[in-house]
Formats: sequence, C-alpha cells, structure tokens
Amino acid sequence: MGATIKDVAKEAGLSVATVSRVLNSSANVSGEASKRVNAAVRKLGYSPNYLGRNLRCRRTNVLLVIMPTSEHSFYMKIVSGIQRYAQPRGYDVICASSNSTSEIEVRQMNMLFNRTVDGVIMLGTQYGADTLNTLAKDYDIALCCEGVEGANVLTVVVDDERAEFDAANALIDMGHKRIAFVGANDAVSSVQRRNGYKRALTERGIGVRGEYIYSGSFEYEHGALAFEHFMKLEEPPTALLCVSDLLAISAINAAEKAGLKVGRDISIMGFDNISMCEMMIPSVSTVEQPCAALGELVVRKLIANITSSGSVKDNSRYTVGHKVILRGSTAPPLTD
Amino acid sequence: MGATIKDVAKEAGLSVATVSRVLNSSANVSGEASKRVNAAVRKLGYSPNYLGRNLRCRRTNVLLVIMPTSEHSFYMKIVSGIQRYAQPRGYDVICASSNSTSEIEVRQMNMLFNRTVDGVIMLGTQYGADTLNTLAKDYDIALCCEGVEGANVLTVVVDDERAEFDAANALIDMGHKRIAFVGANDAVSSVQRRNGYKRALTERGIGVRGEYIYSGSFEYEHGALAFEHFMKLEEPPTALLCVSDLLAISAINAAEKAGLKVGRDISIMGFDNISMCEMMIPSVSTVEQPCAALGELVVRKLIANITSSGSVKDNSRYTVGHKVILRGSTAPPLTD
DNA sequence: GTGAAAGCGCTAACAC
DNA sequence: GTGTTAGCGCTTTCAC
Repeated sequence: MGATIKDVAKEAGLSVATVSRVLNSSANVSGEASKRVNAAVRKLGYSPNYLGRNLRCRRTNVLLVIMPTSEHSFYMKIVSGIQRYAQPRGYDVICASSNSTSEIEVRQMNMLFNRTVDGVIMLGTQYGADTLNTLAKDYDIALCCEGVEGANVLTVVVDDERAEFDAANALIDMGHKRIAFVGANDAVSSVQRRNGYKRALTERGIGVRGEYIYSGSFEYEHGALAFEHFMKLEEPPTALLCVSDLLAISAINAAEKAGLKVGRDISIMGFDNISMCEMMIPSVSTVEQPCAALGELVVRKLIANITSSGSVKDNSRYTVGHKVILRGSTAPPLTD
Repeated sequence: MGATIKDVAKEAGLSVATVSRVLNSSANVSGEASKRVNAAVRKLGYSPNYLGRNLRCRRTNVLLVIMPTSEHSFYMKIVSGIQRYAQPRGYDVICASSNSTSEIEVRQMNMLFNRTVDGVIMLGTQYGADTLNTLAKDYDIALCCEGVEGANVLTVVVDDERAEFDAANALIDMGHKRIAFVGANDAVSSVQRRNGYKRALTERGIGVRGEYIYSGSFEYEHGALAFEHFMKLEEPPTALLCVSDLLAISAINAAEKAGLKVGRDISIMGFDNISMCEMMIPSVSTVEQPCAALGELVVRKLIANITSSGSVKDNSRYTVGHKVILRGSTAPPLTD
C-alpha cells in the first residue's frame, strides 16, 4: 500500500512521465511501455493519489450536493438523477445534509472554497440572494428545486406557480369550490404555489378566502395542524391542497383519526410525488416533480459552467415540466 | 478568488511559514503576526487549498458513507448519527449511493484508494469477506447495519437474531401461533432474523412450518407477493413478521386491498422503525434499530482506527440495543 | 518568534 | 516515444 507513481516507474523501468501518460491514456506511448506500466501497477497495487493529481490539475471532478434534510427520499431521487448524468462524464457526486442549518451549510460549502469539490448543487439553501450572487462570481454553484428570489444563479425548478395552478384546477374540475391551501411560510416555492392556487380560484370565479390559507412550515405536524384549523371553521373546506406530500399525509392521518374518510368525505392533495404516495391507503393525489429531469438538467448546466471556465457563465433559471397525478385521496365533494 | 498562502504572506509582510502557523493556530506566533495575517486573509478572501494541505498532511479528514440505496430514509438517519459525532471532531462526512451495484460501489471506494477520503463506512456492501479482509489491512473501513459473514472488519449492527426473536415472542405473547416470516434471501441480517424467528417458535413449542417462510428480497413488491403467497395456503398465518418496514407496508397494502383489516384480521410487523411507520394507517409495529447509536458507535471506532495509525486496528463486531415497538398493525388473533 | 527550503504525488511543458 | 524538471499550495524541519 501507499505506492506512488515513482515506485511504479522504478518497477516498470520507465520514467514517471511515461507512467503518467499510460495512466491518463494519452497518445504517444508504445504498447510495450503500456504493458510494463500496467504490470507494475497491478504488482504494486498502485492507485494514483488524487490529492497530487487534483492539486496539479486544479480540479477534482467531484460535485457536492447539499440537501436541507437527508431524511426525505425526494431529495435523494434528485441526487440519483444527478449521478446518472454526472458519473458517465467523469464526475463523482457526493452529498451532504445541512439540516436546514446555516452553520452546517457554510461548513459544507467550505468544500467548495477549499477546492475539495469543483461545484455545488443546493437543493434549498439558507443563503440570501446577495451572498449567492457573490459566490456565483467566483465559484460554480447551482440551485435546484428551490430557487431564491433575486439570485442570479443557475437555477432549475418546476414552475411552481403553474403547477399549483394546475392542481387547484384539477380539484375545481372535480366540483370543489371550498379549497384550502396548506403552505410553508418562508420558502419561495411555497409562495409561488400559493400564487398559483389563488390565480386558479380567481380565474374560475371562486373567491379566495383568507381563512382557507394556512401558513406553517414543511415540518410534518403542520399538515395535521392545518387540518384541525380548517375543521374549526364554520364552513370547512372540502379539499386541501398541500405544499408537500408529507404535509398531505399528515393531514390525511389527522382526517382519518377524526373519523373522516379521505377521498370521499374530504379530498387532500400533496406535492412532489414521493414514493410513499402510492404506498398509502388511500393513495395520495399529488403534483409530480420530475426528479430525474431536475437533477440531470441542473448538473448538465453546472458541468457546462465548470468546463467553460473563462467564458461567461450561464446563470439562467430553467423550469422542467410537472404533472398532476390523481389518486385515491381526492374525489368529487359530497356537498357543495 | 484563488489567493494562495503566498499572496497572504506577501500582503501581511510575513513568510508563508508564519502564515501557516497562524492558520493552524500553532504556538509560537506573536499577536502582532496573527493580527496581520488575519487582516490579509480577510482582505484577500483567502481560503486554504485543502488539496495542498491534504497532500502534505497525508489525510483529508473526510469520511465517506456508502449506502446501498439512497431512497431509504433509514440509511440517512444513520448518516445523521455519523455526522453528529464526526463533525465536532473535525471530520466532514459525505455520502454516496451504490444502488446495490458492485460496479458503482467499487467506483465510490476509489475515493478511499486515491486518498480523497480517510475512511469509509458501508451500510451494506457487495464485497465478499475475502476482499473486505484484504481491504481492511490497508485502509480504514467499517460495516454498519449489515455485516458480512467471515469478514474481520470493524462492524456495528443490532443483534438481528435476538431482535427478531424478541419480535416473534411479542406476537406469540399476543396469542399468535400461525406466524409467518417474510425474508430477503441473501442478506446476512435477513438470515439472522430468520434464525431468531425460528428459535422463538421452537422455544415456545410452536413448530416451524416451511410454507410459512417466504424468501424474496428487500424490494418493495415482495411484501405484497409474500402476502399473496401466504393467503393461498390452506391454513394462512395470522401474523406476518417482515424483515423490513417497507416489506411490511407493502404487505399491509396488499392485505387491505384484499379486504382484510390489518391490526384485526391479520397482524403485520416490520423491522427498522422508519418514520413512515407512524404515518401509516394503521401505524406499523416494528423493531427499532437505533440509527443514531449505530452511526455514532461505528464512526467513533472508525476514527479511533484512523488516528491510531500504526498500532493494531480494532476489527471487532459491536452490537447496539434494539426495541420492539407495538403499534396498530398488530393485535391478538381472531382465530386460533 | 520567524524565515528558508524541502517535499507531499502528480502532470505537462520542453528537450531529445 | 521517452525522460527531465518545474511547480500546483501547503506544512514542517531546521536554522537563526
């Protein structure tokens, strides 16, 4: 163990330069040399030290994905999409979770600053627009799933406004008029989705009621809390549009506990299309975010930025298509 | 961007050696020097290049966790436990997913061979015992959750045999006699759990029936397949003991679809205690694997191995405590 | 308390 | 087609 390129050179009776050439399969090496180098590599169990290589080459071919929370299969699906594109192109993808904590996120970002990785994809961030804009000048970063208002940084998201607009329309098409929205206060995605929800109601001639809009967070319990809030109203909604599947599932559980049959007495819809949606009884209607497509697109653009060093960077905002999926948790309303 | 230690030295009017000393807060630096270095660092926006540092120091203080699949919150919980211990001790934790593919796993392991990371924790592996034993000689590796028969490698797991023994006994205590086992063919953990299941039945004077043992894989659909298999029997079981929560949930869905009420007509129990267990209706009885404890212990021992370079390595197998958790998906049997 | 210089393992320019 | 060598950015020994 611990053999270096020098050891290989000695073993093969060649110079380190030639060994390096063979290792990097550059042209201008004789078959004879290749053979001897490969034999030496095998014999010594040599593996190139990437610290040396990367230091010299000023790049690592490693990309870091920072997730707000790791206990959410949705994010990992995006990572899978990222990997599927990046690996065949010579990039390793690693991930880390910030627990939505600024302190940890900064710490992860250090891997970018200290050259451990070539680029970072953030599936949500605590950074503000100003900081992101500054960072984007010097480093290759990208946002995915969750944009930041005013950040001129490579961003790939679904059109949240339009997606929730479509979801709300699907409920209206079923006959629902009393549709409530379960949102998370702060996130851009949540705000956009709320806008889409409002626009759908307005365009279809249904008034937007303040008491039908709940603002909590992405934490699980807020689904149940929202449900309880709505049920206390004089005229409770017949459908709940939730800003995430987890919130929808939380609300579904609360509703069932309260004796309602979801998908008959009340309709509840999520967002994301996590795998749990199909595992639940009833299965959960939702808006699909195309994780693989999100991941692939963002990493493709990021790699383009990394390799096009020098020329101007692509800081655009891209959107990928969503899809409303109706399952067992939604149905026409019993009452008007 | 891209300032080096040299630039800082020049800016501060000191040598690179002194700058390095300040940066690493070593003794023997005057307050004056510190002040000037820090000012220069701030002014230049300097961040040390870890490739240089790590190359020189021959370590990276980065640990890699390889998961068989990333779309499984259970693994990420362990990663959280690992992080919680490692970060305050100066180690960064990154993770990658092998999709249970040998090829990808080898590729991830390259980060160990090429010195990108100091150690690897595998939450399941495709490697055989021999390979692992060889690797463990030269590198710092550890297994967590899923051991490998015959591998003398640092391993931290729950006592699977005993855990499933306890789970089976819990069902027997409820009055069940016709208890079936839903296992995954290959994995050591599954085999151990089957042994525990058998021992419980035997010790309580209940015969082990071959047709009550299903061998599939950890893939979701096998829960449903197992359920269907058992229901075709002349004397179907009254309880299913599944080797994972996901399999249990799959079986629960199949049972409900077949018109059974789980937690009354049939009892179904999982393993792991993933967060979904509490979100399901009915909530899922299971055996808790203490993820945080697993992660903390394995990384503690691994770091000890890494830092005790030279002296002999700890290749022991440690177990951490499990806990049977009874919820809505299990109940006394209706019939004998 | 500080500086000069060697060297970690590697690649690539240059010379032959 | 191959070898020599400089140097990537850093830490650390050794002198002073």
